[in-house]
Amino acid sequence: MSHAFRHRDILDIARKEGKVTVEGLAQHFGVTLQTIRRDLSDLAEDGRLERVHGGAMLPSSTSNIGYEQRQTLNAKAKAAMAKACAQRIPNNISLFLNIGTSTEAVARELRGHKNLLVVTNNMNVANILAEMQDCEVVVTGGNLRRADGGLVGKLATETILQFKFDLAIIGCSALDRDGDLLDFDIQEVSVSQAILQQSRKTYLVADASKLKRNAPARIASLSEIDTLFTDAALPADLPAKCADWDTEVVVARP
Amino acid sequence: MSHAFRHRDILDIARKEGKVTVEGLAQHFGVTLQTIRRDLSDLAEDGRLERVHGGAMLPSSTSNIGYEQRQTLNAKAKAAMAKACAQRIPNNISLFLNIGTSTEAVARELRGHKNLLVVTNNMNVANILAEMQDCEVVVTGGNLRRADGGLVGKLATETILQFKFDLAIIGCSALDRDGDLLDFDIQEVSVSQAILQQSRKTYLVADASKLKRNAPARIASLSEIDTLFTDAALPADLPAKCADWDTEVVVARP
DNA sequence: GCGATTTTTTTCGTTTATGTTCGTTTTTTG
DNA sequence: CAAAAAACGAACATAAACGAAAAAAATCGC
Repeated sequence: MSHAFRHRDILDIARKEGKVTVEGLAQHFGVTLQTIRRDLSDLAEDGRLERVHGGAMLPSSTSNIGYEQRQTLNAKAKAAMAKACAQRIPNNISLFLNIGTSTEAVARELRGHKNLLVVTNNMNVANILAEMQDCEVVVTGGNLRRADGGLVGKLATETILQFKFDLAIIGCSALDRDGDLLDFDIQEVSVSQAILQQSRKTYLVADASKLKRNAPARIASLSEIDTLFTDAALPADLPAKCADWDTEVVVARP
Repeated sequence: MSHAFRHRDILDIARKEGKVTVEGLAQHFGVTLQTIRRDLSDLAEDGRLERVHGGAMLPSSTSNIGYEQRQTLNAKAKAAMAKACAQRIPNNISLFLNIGTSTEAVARELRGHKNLLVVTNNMNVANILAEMQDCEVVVTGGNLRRADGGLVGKLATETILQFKFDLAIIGCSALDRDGDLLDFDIQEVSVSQAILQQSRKTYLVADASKLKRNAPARIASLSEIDTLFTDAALPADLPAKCADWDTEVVVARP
């Protein structure tokens, strides 16, 4: 196997986990430590990674807006959900991806899809998709929210209203026991609502931790969602409600 | 079986797996390694795959690589111009930064400025500014152009027309002897024109190499620019023309 | 079926990638 | 603060992959 394959995978892992270790990578690829060291040196030379003793990290400068920590939270669960979700996304459609680490995970799994038109209000998603071929990327305008790379505000909603999507993939800050999607940010709520309004079909990606959180603003109800992707069985009477609402639930265990 | 069939299947596999190996394909098709190598060379020549030692990958990074190389070209000259430009940018204003490595350099030099509202159609600029405090960042919508991270198209122009800027900082692909600003991309031209139209004051940042290039589309004339930042004295009668036009010329030597 | 053409296989010298070893540097630990 | 452990990089050896070119096989038109 060539170093080129590893380089790409190493960057993938680094982006997913925030960091990589020499030992871990050697084990993962089944090669010697020295080989990995060479790889990391190469990547560091190109400025794609920052070399540290024992491994490497994402370079502090570019395209990462300082929320890598949250990103590593539940990384495996998110990857599993994202994979399940990506499998249900056909080729040749237009889709929207909104803000959130879960939707970013989905973006990463879209490699290999063909002829997609992806609209997003998430700078990170745009950065990820920029590296994929065979995928037209449209970014909505908006005010940049540093915390998560989101584009929000009037500009974002207005842009969205100009489109009609085959599929929308959204995340949310929290999910309550009544099956309501909640968010921390009022601005983001109106963006999400605009998305739902303009989409023929909607997928929600939300790991189980979202059920333990709370947030002030209501986006919508699960009844308006076609499919929910999560990583553990839903509690209480939510499964029954979803069945009632005709909302499919896909549980992708990590 | 003819190579055409294999080519199609190879691309299919590559898209599905993200990569292919010479060994794996040889086994899969029951042919020799050499045959597969020839196939991969062909596909790579057409730009459909990126050849690597031991196999091939989807050509994800090709456009980025070109850009990263371009970015380091004249890095010192760009930094000098950018510094001079940033010094002339006051605090507490709204400004626009468009596509180009020169404007990215300016963005980097904006660290330390206070209370700016920066609008940009350049993903890289947005990424850079995201790390700066005390600076509201607005991103225009648009189709993402992988080559340079630019956001172009109708969405971009429309967004720009909703603003009025105190200052616009623009770059261009080329600058001809008549003092005309030129660009490779028609889409980008209308974006740049919209910017000029909506700005009270305009700075152009263009290193001397732009004078040696040529490009098909005309953005505007230097006469419409307030200040030109460059890294070497202008040739021929351009200085006289600029004086005539009341266009200030700032030469920042690296 | 025959010759021309294309495609694939075979062969071989060259290039590239990986593994190994070992002395040096950095980090951890007592 | 010093000893021990871990990580590092350079140098060399080995293995894998490479491309060019000749030979063999398949395909096509007649």
